[in-house]
Amino acid sequence: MNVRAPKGTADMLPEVARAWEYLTRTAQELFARYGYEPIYTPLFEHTEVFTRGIGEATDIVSKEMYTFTDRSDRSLTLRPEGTASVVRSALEHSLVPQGSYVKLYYAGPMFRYERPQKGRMRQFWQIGIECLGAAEPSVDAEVIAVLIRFFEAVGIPLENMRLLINSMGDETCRPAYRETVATFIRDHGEALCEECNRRAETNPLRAFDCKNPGCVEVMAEAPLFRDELCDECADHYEAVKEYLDGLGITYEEDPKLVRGLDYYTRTVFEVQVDAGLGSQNAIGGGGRYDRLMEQYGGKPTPGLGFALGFERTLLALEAAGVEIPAPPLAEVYVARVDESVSGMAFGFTSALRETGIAAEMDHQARSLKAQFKQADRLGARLTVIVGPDELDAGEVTVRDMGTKEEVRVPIEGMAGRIAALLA
RNA sequence: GUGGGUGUAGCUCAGUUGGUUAGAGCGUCGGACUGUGGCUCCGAAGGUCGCGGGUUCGAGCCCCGUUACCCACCCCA
Repeated sequence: MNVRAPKGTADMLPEVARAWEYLTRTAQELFARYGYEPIYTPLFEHTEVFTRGIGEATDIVSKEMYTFTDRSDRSLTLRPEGTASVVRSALEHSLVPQGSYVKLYYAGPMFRYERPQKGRMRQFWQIGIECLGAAEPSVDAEVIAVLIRFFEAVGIPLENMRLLINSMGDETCRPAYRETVATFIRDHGEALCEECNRRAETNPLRAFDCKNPGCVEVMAEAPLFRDELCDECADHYEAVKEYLDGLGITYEEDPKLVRGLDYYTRTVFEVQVDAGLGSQNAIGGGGRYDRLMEQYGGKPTPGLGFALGFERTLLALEAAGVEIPAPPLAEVYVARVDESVSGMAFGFTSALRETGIAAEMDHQARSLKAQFKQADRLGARLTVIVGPDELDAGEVTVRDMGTKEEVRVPIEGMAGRIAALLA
């Protein structure tokens, strides 16, 4: 059998798994302070949830979905992102209170069928938040703040990050702007790549994303949405910026920031870093999606959120030289002198653990020397030596691995004494 | 889907113009006088040299195919 994990997937070995849990803990703590509650949705959904929400013409839907039919011929798809599922769930269970809003966060694996490379996997982890029901620009600023604060909290230096923001307009002003850009593309067709020419018909705004040097040059001359937003969208955008200024969060306006999902309206944003991600640069991003709930048949319900990538965040942390704290595997190691005391050693280890102390012992009857090496490797601060001599006196020897000092401790109340020594 | 690079012990890599028993460092295990660690020293285990063909007296080294991984394009977390 093939013992390799499937292409584009990776085992998270203990070192990485620890980092994973660290990111998760940090997020949970931070998100809770902003009033977000956890939600877990299925890893797969009816395919329609994504085709309708994310958009047929997007790369994600047109060529990256893991779609399959189950035994009853239902078309299901492994989720390529988190927002669509959360919004579907919020609609299904009426999570958005009338006249109010709900704040949710999620974490877990996402799936996209792509050629893997640095910072891009077929199964990758995201953690994200969604705020459903609130249309006010202060919420936009708050969501952006949570994203920035998270990266700060895990240890990415502020100066390594770049926050880009833009407005994608709404149903009032976007159609006209779309047409303006489509026309612009057709007018400059011969100077643009094949893909961009196709975009004039499918999704003109994405032409701003093209990295082809010729296209970049031409698109630099294209009319900017910033200048054609309707009054409401322009006001909203201005307000978001004011709130961000108030929070002291620095951002760069990028009129060409066009995110790859169709559901975005008004505010969109992305956090980028320059080092560690290979040719990728975004570690998190999101935006507002005021029409998404309606696309699923719900009442008009504004919403917005962000998603950030675990793998990419770790790459960025690595590039910044941040070490993720690793607790010792054992605070106390129980060494036994010979097999005659195995039973006692086993009992002591268990008693320590029940007292709340991380304790480890040797199960393989190895030499005392080997046991000390093990104690050292595990990072134990104390080693309890269990030998016939000690037991005869109703005691054990406790060695401080740092100072090498040894004291005899009565077996009676040993766990408590050791806990005191560790304190 | 397209292009480039790389596949030698658990990990990181050497392997000279093809030549006989394939090496190192790290890690693991054991030992350096009797119940004791981090340094040092000694030793051991561990390899279908990605796989399949071919050339050759002889291939880890050359050729062809194949596969896996990596990186890049596209796009995104």
